Amino acid sequence: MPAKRPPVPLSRERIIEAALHIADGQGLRRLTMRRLGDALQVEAMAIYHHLPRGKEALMDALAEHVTTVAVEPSGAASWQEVARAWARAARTALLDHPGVLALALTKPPRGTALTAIREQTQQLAEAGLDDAPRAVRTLRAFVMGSVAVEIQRSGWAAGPADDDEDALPHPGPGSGTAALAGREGAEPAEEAVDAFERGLEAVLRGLAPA
Amino acid sequence: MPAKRPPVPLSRERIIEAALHIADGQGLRRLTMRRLGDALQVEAMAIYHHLPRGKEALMDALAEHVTTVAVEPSGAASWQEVARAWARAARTALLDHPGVLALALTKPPRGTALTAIREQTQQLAEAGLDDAPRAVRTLRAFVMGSVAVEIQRSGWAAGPADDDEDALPHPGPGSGTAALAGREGAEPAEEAVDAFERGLEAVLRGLAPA
DNA sequence: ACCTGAACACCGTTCAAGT
DNA sequence: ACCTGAACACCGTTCAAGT
Repeated sequence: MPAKRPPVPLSRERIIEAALHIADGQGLRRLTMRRLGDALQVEAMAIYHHLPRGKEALMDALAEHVTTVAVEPSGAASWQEVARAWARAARTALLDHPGVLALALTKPPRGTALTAIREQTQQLAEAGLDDAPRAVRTLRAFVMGSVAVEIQRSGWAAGPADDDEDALPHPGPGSGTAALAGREGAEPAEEAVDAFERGLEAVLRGLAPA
Repeated sequence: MPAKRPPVPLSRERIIEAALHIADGQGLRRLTMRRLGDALQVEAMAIYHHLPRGKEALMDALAEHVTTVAVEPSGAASWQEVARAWARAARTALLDHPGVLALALTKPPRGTALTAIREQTQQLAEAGLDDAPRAVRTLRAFVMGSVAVEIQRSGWAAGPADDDEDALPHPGPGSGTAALAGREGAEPAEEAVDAFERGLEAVLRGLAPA
């Protein structure tokens, strides 16, 4: 059998991963430094060595994580195609982690998330779009709003929201657009994709220069 | 001088009002049962008598409050006018309370908020719109996303988000669309209204049957 | 009916100490 | 350099008790 020490060194990445697991599985309110320590087989205080500002830094890191997306440049694309690619990537990233959506929609972009936004802006400008910064703001608003109603309708935060709940088990860690509940089996989640794609085309038309 | 007792009976409404004041002024994380009690000149435990499920009920009530809007029927309006009125009212209500935006974007609508959504749906249907439920979802997504980027850009949650911060004073209780900061005095908040109105028109065009 | 006081289990964070 | 243990101030919530 393997040696018991060292159990794995503990790193910013492992901390964030474990934190997302807890938040998605039990709600943001149950994400506790002590619980996070337990999940990482470590005392809670060890986390402060990797995230000096403590829980505040952790929350920032979580928001940054689910809000950082990358799309390869692909030089010959229209600005519409570029915009579609970014919007879809952003939606998927947010949908994957419903537990930290409240942070993602609320905290201003920082670090890698800000870099990603700049990259998106540049790609749109290079694809010939006039006011790329405005387009990015509009696209971000569209994606955030769409995901907000999707998560709300999924019943994910029925009890807890960015809070917590009492005992009911959460749907569990999100895996993409999977595992929606639906009031009476009514909404197959394909409807959500359709609504998103249709809305996206409307936004793109609204963004067109003419 | 007036008698010292009773200081004012304490009610659900007064509790919610005080809670909004704290959340908007210092961030959601600083909204504490004990602090809320202090603000109401009462022991924290007294709150449980008016909100039996405690903090969970308080959070639900706050989300419900900032998410409940009313628009008078005005029978002879086009569905576009009806949609505009609802969208503007919803935006203003959310913008007034940045401290609880995370709850509003995250918790599924309940109680009066749900009633308001049904009322909106009915008004749109009566104004001749075909798939009113879908339109309401699209409009809600648009409003939520727009407000999310507006609040993010205002720098309201620079430190705290739905969390808290350390010592920096918040911009203070929001008063409508007032008191945005702007990176270098760049964005006069009029730009935000313009973007909202333009986006709204694009959404309305996208919603049109043809 | 409405509020209080004391108590309990649990937080985030510090700091000195271990290795 | 990395982690631990004990400690401190502060949480949410309970319950019996006051009025």
